Amino acid sequence: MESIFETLLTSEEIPEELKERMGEHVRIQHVKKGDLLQSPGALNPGGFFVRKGLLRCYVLDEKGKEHIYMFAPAGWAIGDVEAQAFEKPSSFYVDALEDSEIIVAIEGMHNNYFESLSNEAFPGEMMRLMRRVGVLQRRVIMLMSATAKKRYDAFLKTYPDIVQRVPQKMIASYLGITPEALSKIRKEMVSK
Amino acid sequence: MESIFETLLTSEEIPEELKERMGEHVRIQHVKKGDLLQSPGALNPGGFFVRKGLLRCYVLDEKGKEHIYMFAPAGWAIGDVEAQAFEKPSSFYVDALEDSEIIVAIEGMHNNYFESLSNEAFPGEMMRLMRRVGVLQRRVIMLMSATAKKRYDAFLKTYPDIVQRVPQKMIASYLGITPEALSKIRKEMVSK
DNA sequence: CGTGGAGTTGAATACGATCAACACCGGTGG
DNA sequence: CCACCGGTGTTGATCGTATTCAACTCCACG
Repeated sequence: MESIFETLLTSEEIPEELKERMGEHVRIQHVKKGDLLQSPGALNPGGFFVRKGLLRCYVLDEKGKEHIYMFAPAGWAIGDVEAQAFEKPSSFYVDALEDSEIIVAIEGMHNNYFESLSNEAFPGEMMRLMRRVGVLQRRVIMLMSATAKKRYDAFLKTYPDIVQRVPQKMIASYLGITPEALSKIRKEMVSK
Repeated sequence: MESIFETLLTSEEIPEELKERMGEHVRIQHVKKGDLLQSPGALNPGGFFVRKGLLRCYVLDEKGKEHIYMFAPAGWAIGDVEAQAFEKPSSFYVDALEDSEIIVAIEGMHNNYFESLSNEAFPGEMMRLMRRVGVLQRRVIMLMSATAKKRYDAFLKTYPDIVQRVPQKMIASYLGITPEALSKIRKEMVSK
């Protein structure tokens, strides 16, 4: 059942299964650190599956401040799921935090999104969605109930690799606090 | 494509489609206000689809304080999606806020969860999941970036019906603030 | 009637945001 | 090679929002 993921990650070409299903609407792409892949308002926004590298998904508030919704290292998919499925405009920016190799699923699938999914593809899609729901569940609980320090502790445990790879201010943004606050939390932690 | 939802909501019996797929593992149940349907740690926890009434999903923190993860009025499904799919213990309490009529999907399906989903069932399942991801997306963004007052405003717009039906302290719990804070926010609002 | 939960109000407190100043690199161009 | 620069992170002072704790009112329900 995991094979779809593994194929997506390792095969030289786009998996046959995926090609059949999506036709011309899918391709492998190499992007560079800093490249902007999607902006809010895009109609029929694509989804991105990361083979190598690291993507980021975020919004800007009315003051222009960034709020990072999620990180996507290799093996993860990113994008505005709801917008993809229900023909809404996307609500997120997506950009690359490292040089990355990704699979892009682009426009054109929206007319028959659900019908276009083959039998074999379904379990993979479902698993991805459910995993994502799980991540979001924990994220909501954290944001509702835990202090900044506890959220940071949880982040360190859950994403130890990501901590090394992104600037600290982005961790802060993901946690919903300011860079200054995170800096002070870290200071507290080393002192004991 | 919506027909599955409508059937679930209105038909006297459990839809044939669902029975075939889940066999004995699904049933209609009437629950009373206050009934506890699920606790954290339950193995192979079920999911609940609400036909009438209102369910609630929440956690307790180490101080025993409730944090409401979601409300489920008629037409919504509730439960720990990740736990259902990946054979983890559930992390939530689920109880009834009103006398409710629900469809319960119970244990036994876990061994072949993905395989057990029939072709016709898939689009419905997928849509439900994607809709849920959309709700969670907005919830995360709200919790990260908006003040208590703005979160309350958004809640009023999004769930005007629910506001009438649950005690105020539960709204506060859902918003991630204390009942006192919500009380003061409301006072501010009427004064201008 | 009373009793307990829900909501309100106020005072004191705590946590994180904001603002400003500064140290510390890692380029880039002179 | 060095001077300069912008971005990142740190630190401190101050401010604001929400929490905590306590007292009180108001009902709904026994």
